[in-house]
Amino acid sequence: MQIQPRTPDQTGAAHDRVYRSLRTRIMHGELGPGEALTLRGIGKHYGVSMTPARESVRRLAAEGALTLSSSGRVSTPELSNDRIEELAALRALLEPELASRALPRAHFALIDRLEAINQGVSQMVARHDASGYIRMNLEFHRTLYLRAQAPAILAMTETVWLQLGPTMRALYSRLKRSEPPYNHKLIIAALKAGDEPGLRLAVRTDSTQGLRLLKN
Amino acid sequence: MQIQPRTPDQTGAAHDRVYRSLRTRIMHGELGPGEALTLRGIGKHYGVSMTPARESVRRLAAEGALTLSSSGRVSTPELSNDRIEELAALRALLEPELASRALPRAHFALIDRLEAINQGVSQMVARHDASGYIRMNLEFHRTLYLRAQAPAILAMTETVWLQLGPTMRALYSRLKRSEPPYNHKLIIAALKAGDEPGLRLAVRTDSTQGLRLLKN
DNA sequence: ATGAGAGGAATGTGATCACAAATCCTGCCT
DNA sequence: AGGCAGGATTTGTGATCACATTCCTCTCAT
Repeated sequence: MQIQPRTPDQTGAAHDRVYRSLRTRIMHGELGPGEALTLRGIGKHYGVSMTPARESVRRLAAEGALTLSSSGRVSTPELSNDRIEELAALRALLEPELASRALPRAHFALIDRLEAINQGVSQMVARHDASGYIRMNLEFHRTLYLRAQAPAILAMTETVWLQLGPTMRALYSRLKRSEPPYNHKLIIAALKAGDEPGLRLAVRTDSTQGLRLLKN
Repeated sequence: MQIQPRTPDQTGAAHDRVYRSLRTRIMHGELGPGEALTLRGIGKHYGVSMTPARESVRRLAAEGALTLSSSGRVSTPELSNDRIEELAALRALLEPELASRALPRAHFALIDRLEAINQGVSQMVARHDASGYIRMNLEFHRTLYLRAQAPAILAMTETVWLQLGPTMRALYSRLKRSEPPYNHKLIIAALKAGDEPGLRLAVRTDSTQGLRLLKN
């Protein structure tokens, strides 16, 4: 909890800086489910008044990244099993579509970068860094999906990731086993082979398998 | 532009009332693409200060219902063709899924209500009421999808509708022909027959055909 | 007639304040 | 020891203000 002065080159508005920082922290699972936040606390943390903090929180609440209680209190969401299943279904719908659109544009340079990111994923798994794993995993997917040239679909997919952030943290810090990113290798293989049905299946499996473990 | 005093039973917060009203107006196509709004104007209109107006606008901007220019000016979005195609693709992905989930729960009472709403659609088509047509059309779809018991997917779908609101207004007020809602009849027939593939296809066609006309 | 420029109006942003509601903590009573 | 009441503190909400920026319009010179 320390002041984080605004860097002089960052010319964005204050609320946008706060929003972006909070959004990244939530998406990467740096906050667990049900953690409480306060407007004054956020303001203090970023060295701004309540106004930008409020706007950031409202924006994140609109995206489902934060929950507002009936009295206006702010916290990260605690998802029910039904909601987790729905969000997994959304990933299963959206991500194969993005992968399929990216496939014809996926050249060697992209595949190389995906393999490099995948090594980063393995490192995070090895050191049991839940947040780092989530960050690398999402970077893998986003790098692929950016090639789809479909910003609206990608934005919607990221909204789903955002809602799942705190829950994924709880999930990945619970399971201690160091599983290798097997599905990522399937994805890369399908990309190399130009195998569209295989790619869709691998992406679908990868994006939903983690959530499947949470139904206990 | 007149004061709209808060009804005493409406116990919600001011910003929520403003948000809901603006959201409905945008989704139903009461505002055309590229229309400008001002915080002070919204505040005057609803009899509140700039603060609730600002929060409503930010929230709607987060959902893609409003566009914020680089200088912070607020307006309804003017969608590019690429973005319209993406949003149509999202409807084509999400809505068949919702319809499929609703199918096993669609009993006679629901089908009756759908047929009644469909008559309302025809009325709006007959009187060339673009906004009324959009409202009735969306009510038809929402009534069906509510049976899917999938609030997260439905919320995401409504976000897509919201983004398309102003564009759909421009579309339906341009084409003067009074087309009957043929695909809605296909949807109802598939529901009665329990024909899941037919239902998916009819929903997919219905949700994308209108947007297809806009690619000129 | 047309384009550039200056001045004024309009607009968004962030800070601060008063207020009400909710929450938390303390201490008392059973 | 446990629960409850009551006050103190925390917290969100909405209004208002000062300020910087943007936008519009009118004017004047070419």
